Amino acid sequence: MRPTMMDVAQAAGVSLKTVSRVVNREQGVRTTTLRSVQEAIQELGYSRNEHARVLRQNRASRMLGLVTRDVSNPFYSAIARGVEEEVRDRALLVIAGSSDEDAERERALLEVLCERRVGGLIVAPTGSDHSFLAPELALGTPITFIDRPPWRLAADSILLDNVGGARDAVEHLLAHGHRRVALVGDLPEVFTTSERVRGYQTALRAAGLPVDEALVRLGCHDTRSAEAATRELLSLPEPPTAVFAGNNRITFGVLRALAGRARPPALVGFDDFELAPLLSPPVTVVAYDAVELGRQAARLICERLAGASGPPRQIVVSTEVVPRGSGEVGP
Amino acid sequence: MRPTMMDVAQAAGVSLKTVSRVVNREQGVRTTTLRSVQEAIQELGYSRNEHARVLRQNRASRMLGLVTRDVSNPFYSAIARGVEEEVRDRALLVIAGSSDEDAERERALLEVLCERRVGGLIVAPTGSDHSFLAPELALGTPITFIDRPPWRLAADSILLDNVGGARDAVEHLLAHGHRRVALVGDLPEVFTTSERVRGYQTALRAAGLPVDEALVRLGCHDTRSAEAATRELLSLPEPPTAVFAGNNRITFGVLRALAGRARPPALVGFDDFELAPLLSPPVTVVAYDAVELGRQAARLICERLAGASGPPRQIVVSTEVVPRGSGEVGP
DNA sequence: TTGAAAGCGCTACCAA
DNA sequence: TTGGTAGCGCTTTCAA
Repeated sequence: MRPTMMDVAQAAGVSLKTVSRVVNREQGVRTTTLRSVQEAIQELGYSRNEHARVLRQNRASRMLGLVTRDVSNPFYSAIARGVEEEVRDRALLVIAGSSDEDAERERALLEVLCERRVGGLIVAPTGSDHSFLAPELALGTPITFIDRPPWRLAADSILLDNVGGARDAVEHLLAHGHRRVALVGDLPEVFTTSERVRGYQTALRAAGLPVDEALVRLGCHDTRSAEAATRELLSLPEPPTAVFAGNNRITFGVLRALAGRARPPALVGFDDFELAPLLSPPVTVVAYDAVELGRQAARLICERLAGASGPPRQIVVSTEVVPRGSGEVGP
Repeated sequence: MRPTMMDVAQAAGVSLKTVSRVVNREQGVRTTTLRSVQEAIQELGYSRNEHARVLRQNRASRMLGLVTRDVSNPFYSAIARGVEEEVRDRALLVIAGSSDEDAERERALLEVLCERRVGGLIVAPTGSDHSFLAPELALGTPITFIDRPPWRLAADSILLDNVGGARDAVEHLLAHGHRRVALVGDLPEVFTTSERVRGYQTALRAAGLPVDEALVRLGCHDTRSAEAATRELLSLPEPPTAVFAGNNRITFGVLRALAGRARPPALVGFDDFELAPLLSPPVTVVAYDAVELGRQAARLICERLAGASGPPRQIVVSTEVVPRGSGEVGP
C-alpha cells in the first residue's frame, strides 16, 4: 500500500499534522522533529496525494487543459510549447489532447478536463457549438480559444491576422508584376480559410483586378489534394503566374506539383516552416510566431486566474511576409 | 459556488446516492427519477469531481505522464501522438511536460506527476540517475523509458536500433563507392550518439576501412554547430566524399553547409523529415516510425496496468534506409 | 511547538 | 428502487 501522512507520522512518532507542516514547509517545527519526519518520508517513499489536497482546498487543480486538432502537427505543438513556457514558473501542468477535427471528441475531451477541475482551458476548436462550456465559464474557469474563435460562447480568443497576412502575401505577388494569382485553400467552411480568402480578394480588388474563380481552388485539406489542385491550375489554358498557398500542408502539396518544372510560378505560402530557406528556390512565406500564440493564450488564462474580469478579449497576432526567393520572381 | 451531488439531489428532490447512480449510469433507477435528476444536472451545470472519485476509490487517476525533452520537437510530438492514440480508447489523458534537457527539471516534473497519481509514466530522459523513481515503481506505477534507457533503475524501455541504423546508413554509402565517410554527431555523452558512432565504426571496420578521427565531428547539438562542422570537414586537405548526419537537426545543418555547392558530398541522415523528398537532391535518410515508438510505450504501460509483471522489458524498434538521391551519388 | 477533529465530494456498503 | 453512513488523504481551525 502507498504510504499516507498518517503512516509517516507513526513512523516518525509524531502527529499527522506535524507531517503536514513538514511537507508544506510551514514554520514552527523543531529542527530535530523536522529531521525525523524527513527521514520517515524518505524511508517510506512518501508522496503527497494531490487529489486529496485539491479536494480539501476545494480549488482547481494546477493543470491547464489544451485541446488541439492534432498534437503532432508542428503548429499545435509550437502552441503547446508556448503554453508550457508561460505557465512553467507558476507550477501549472498541461494536459494535452487531440480532437482529430471531431467535434464530438473535442466535446468529450473538454468535459473530461472539466471533471478534472483544470484551472483553465485552451482550445484550438473544431466544433461549431461551444455553448456547453457556458456553465464552466460561468463558474470561473478561464477559457481561451486559439486560431479560431468560439461559436455560441463569449470567451477570450487569440487569432492570427489571417486577412492581413493573406492580403500582404497577394500584394507582394502583385508588386512583382503578377496579374493572375491563384489561391489554393483549405475547406471553405474553416474560419481561417474564409478569412484568408477575404484577404486574397481584398488585395486583388485594391489593385483593380477581378477575382477569377477559375484560379481559386478551395477544399484542399491535405497535401495530396493541394498537389492535384495545383496541377489542374497549371494545365489551364491561361495558367496562373503565381500561387498563394493557404497553409503549410497546402504549400507542401504545391511544392510537389511544382517539383522539376523548368519555370515554376511564383509562390507564397501561409505558415513558415523550418526547411523553407533550404528549398530551391527558397520559399517565401507569411510567417508569425506560433509559440507566442500559445504564450499569449496562457497569459490570458493566467490573468483571468489572477482575477481579471471583464468582457471577452480578442487578441490578434500579426503576420509578416518573409521574402526568400519563390515569391520574388516575375510572371 | 460549484454545485455538488448534494445540490443536484436537493434540486431533484432525491438523495445524494440516487444522483450518484445516475451520474455513474448504474442500473435500478426509475425512468422518471432518472429524468428529473438529469434535468437538475443540466439546470445546475453539474460536473462530477474527478478528484473526489480518485480519492475515494483510492486509485491512480486516469492520466499518463509524458516527459520529453521538448514537446515542440517533431520527434517527441510524434511520440505524444502515438501515446495518445494508444490510450484514447481507454479513456486515459496525457499530461505532457518538457524537461528542456535539464535533469533537475525532469525530476521535478516526474515528482509532481507522481503526486498527481498518474497511472503511468513515459519518459524520454535527460538525467543520469532515475533511482528516485524506484519507490513509485515499487508501488506499482508502470514507467517506460523511451529513446534512451533508464539509469540506475530497472524499468521498461523502448529504443531505436541506433547501432543498426547507423551501420546501415554507412554501409549504404560504402556500397556506392565511398571510402572517406564523415560522421557529424551530437554530444558524445548522449546515449543515441554513442550508439550511432558504434554503428558507424562497425560498418567501416566490416569493410576493412580505418576509422579516421579527422572525419568524426561530435558535439554538434544544434543546426548551427553542425553547419560549422560540415564546413570544416569540406575544407580538409582530403575532404570526405560522403557524410552521415547523426540526427535531423544535424542533417539540417549539413544541408545548410552544402547549399549552393556544385558537387556536394553524398549524404545520409538519421531521422526522416517531411520535406526530405522535396529537397534537391532529395535526402536519403534512416527512417523509423516515431508515432509507433509512442504507441509501443503506451502499450507497455497498459499491459503493466492490466497486471503484467515480470522483469523490465526492452523493445527495439527497427530502422530502415530510405534512398532518395542524396545518398546514392558516388565519390 | 504540537495535536485533535471536522470536513472537502464522492463511492462502497448495508439497510429499507 | 431508494437512502443513510463511513471514510478515502489531506488541510483547516482551534486548542493545548
